[in-house]
Amino acid sequence: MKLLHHPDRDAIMLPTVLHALSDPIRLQIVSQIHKDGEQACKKFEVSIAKSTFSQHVRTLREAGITHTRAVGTHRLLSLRTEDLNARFPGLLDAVLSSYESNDPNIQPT
Amino acid sequence: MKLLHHPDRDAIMLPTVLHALSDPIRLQIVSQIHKDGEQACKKFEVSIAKSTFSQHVRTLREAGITHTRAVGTHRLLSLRTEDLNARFPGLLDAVLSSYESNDPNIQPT
DNA sequence: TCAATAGTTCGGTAGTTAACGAACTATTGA
DNA sequence: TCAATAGTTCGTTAACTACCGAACTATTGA
Repeated sequence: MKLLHHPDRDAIMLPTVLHALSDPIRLQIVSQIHKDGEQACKKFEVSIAKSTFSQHVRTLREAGITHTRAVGTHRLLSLRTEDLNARFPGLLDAVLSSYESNDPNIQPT
Repeated sequence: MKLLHHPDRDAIMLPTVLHALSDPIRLQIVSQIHKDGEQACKKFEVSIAKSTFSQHVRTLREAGITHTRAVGTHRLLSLRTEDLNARFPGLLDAVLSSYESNDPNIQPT
C-alpha cells in the first residue's frame, strides 16, 4: 500500500490546523475519534460519499490533526493529541469541548 | 453610514470562527488588536490592497470575532473577547498564544 | 463649501475546495 | 484463487475565496 504522509510536529501549521477544523464534517470526525478512540473509517456515520469522506480524512492527516495507520484493509484513525498539545497548547481541548457542548455550534444544515 | 452587521453571541458558530481564524492575514489582524487594543484599520501594516483588507475585516466581523465601531471617518476594531470566551472557552487564548509564540506557526510565505 | 482622508463596494480573475461516481489498489477470508 | 471489503484516486462540476483597481460613500478640517 502507498505510504501515507504525516507532517512532522514542527511542520504542523496553525492556519492549516484551523482550516482543517473549520469544516463541520471534519469536526464531526475529530470529535468522534476523541470520544470513541482510534477507529476505522468504516465506523463513521457521515452522510457523504466515501470518496468525499476519504478526502476529508486526508485533509485532517495532512494538517497534522490525525494519524492514520493501516491494519489489514482498514485505516485506523487517531488524534495526534500530544503533538497538537505541544504545538498549540489548549487549542484542541477548546475546540472539542466547544463542539461537544450541546449548544448549536454548528451551522444549521 | 451603512449599518455594520454583527452576529448575536448565540449566532457565533464554531466552524465559521475557525475558518475566519485560518487565514494568516486575519490572524495577524486579530493578534494586533489583541496586543495593541482597539484601533483603526489605518494602523494595520499589512501588505495587501485596502479593499482586500476591508474584506478580511468584514469576514472577522461577520464571524463574530471583532467588533467594528465608526468614529468619524475611522472604523475602530476590537475583539469580542467576552462573547468568544462565553461561547468557546479557551479558544481565543489558545489561538492567540500559539500565534504569538515565536515558533514559525505560519506557513512560509 | 470642498479637498483630503478612511473605509466600503463592485466587477473581474485566478486559484482552491467540496462534492460526486467510477475506476482503481490492497488485503482478507472462504 | 477469487470474491468481498476497505479505502484511495481521478475527472468533473459548482461554489467559494483572495486578490486587485476603480469607483463609491461618509466625515472632517481648512
